[in-house]
Amino acid sequence: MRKTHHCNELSAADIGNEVVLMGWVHRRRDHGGVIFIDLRDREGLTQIVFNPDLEKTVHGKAHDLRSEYVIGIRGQVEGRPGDMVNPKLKTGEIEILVTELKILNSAETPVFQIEDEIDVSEAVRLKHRHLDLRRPKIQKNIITRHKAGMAVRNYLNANGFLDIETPVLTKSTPEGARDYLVPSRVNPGQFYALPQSPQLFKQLLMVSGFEKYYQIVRCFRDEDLRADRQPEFTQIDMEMSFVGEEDVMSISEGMIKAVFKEVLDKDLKVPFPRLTYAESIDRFGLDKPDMRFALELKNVSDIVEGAGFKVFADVVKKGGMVKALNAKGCIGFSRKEIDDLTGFVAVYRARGLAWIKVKENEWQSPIAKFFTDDEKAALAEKIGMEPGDLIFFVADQPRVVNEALGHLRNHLGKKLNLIDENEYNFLWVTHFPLLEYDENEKRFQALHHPFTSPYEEDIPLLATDPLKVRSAAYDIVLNGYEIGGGSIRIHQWETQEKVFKTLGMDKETYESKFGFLLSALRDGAPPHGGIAFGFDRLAMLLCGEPSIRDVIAFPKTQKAACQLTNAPSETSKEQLEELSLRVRKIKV
RNA sequence: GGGGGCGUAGUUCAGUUUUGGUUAGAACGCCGGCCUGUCAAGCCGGAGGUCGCGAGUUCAAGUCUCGUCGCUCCCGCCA
Repeated sequence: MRKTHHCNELSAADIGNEVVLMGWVHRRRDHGGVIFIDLRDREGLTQIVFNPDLEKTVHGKAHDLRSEYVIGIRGQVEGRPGDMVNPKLKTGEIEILVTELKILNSAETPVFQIEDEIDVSEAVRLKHRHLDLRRPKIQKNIITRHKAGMAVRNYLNANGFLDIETPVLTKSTPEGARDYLVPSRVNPGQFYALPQSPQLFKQLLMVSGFEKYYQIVRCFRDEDLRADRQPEFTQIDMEMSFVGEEDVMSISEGMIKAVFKEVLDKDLKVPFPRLTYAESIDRFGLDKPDMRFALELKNVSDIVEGAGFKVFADVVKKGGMVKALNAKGCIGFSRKEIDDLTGFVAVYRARGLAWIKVKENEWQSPIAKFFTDDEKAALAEKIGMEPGDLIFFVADQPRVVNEALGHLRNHLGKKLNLIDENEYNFLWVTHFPLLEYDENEKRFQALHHPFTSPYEEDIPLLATDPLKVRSAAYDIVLNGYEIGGGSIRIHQWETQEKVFKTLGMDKETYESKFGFLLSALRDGAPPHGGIAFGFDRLAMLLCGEPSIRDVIAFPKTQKAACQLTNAPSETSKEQLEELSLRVRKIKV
């Protein structure tokens, strides 16, 4: 018996033909006499029919069929009478009258039903992932991911990119995320690190003259998980020589456009809008703003600085800022709702959330009494107050204000239904600062990574005012998710050394860690730059899913464990011995 | 490392606070019977529980206390 069709392709045109289908018993409707079974494979469903009047033996055998049995059937394609057509199925015009049944395998009763709208905890789904992956919706996600990958490859191949593999066993580097380490058996006491990204290898490939490189590649970062973060994840990694920012952005736009056309048949408008980092923070509080709705932050520091409300004025005098967010028409928020929002911003270290309810001729607000009429007018104008509005204020250090209100903005966007879920809103955020100051370690850190090129005119600032140095880095943001980021790289070793030094590394350190890069840069490195996309996040958004776990066949739990294999696990003494490792258990 | 939510039948939940108290319920699924046109088939019947785990308080714990494990969302972290 050999299958002739899949379960989603037969139609009225096939009526009268003999076919062989194979798949899983999706649902069984046993009428005592006639038995209907929905046969399922990855493509869809076809109804097959066992009729005792026509095939008594086969019908008898069909009584034993249960959910998820794997069967093969031979039969005739029959048309269904008009009132029995099932419009919900693509194959709903026909059914197969079975003449031969082969039970290929039986199955335990599944732990949950194999259908899209199940209400099952993720723990159960992950424990039985092979069953979960049978659900049409998850299958569709995995297939969508495949299609996206193919669209990426086709596009990049057509544009002269070469797919080149880079090592997975590589070198641990300072900076960045925690590394996953792999002990070396042949070099006792020494370790490889799994790559956080192929960053340096792709730069070396540019030095080697490959000019355009890409790879859909696994990356590893030993950090805590989130709905959109797994310890191993996949990047669409690209690098190009002889290019500037605009070149990388426009090739990226072309690629994303191709993916959306191929996968969703959606025509995206390119180029995507651009926003500088400074403007993004100013208007939206975050460097990955969700632009599907308006609602912008307004900086009112200059107005409140001289005003009578000491809390606000003092913050501004100490180098902080006060920003406002106008929740249009939300005057009806209850005390509890406002308290909840205060709790919401507290997560981002905001110590309070001041508010004003704007009425026809007055403000209802705990802070109204501190402002003169002139100041009120100035605030009203700056914030665009109208009767019915509810205004929120956060006063603190800029970082706190922006994060608190930026996230509050996203929160209100959802709460107030300001978001069109069908929209795909892309933008580029550009002109990132090269560095930020790490208060804990008391030193500068690369915002992007240490190989990002500063703007040439800003290089002198490295010595005098490093935080003012802007970088040729760019992030691509979709609906508030950072789906990719890249930069033009430093291709001159002198500049690279300057940056390493600014990051607090001495010559010995950066020579031992990055000597191979510096050496390559001295050997005729072309100007180059690139970008990496978070393929899981992109797939998640293409599928409309809330978590990347829904687009990864075998994801890990929040404790970075695999529920199927029970990885990670302890290992044998022999294995440890071979690797020259000793495990010390520390009691806490 | 920290904060929130969750853990009771195969699954999703109710019961836990207020009030610790007989035999822990429902739905779906499962099993059996009836049933020849369903497509979430229908009707009748039935089975199914280490209340995550471990201590403690108590005459008595799903319920109270402590600890612990797991899942999840977030903060920190993620160049």
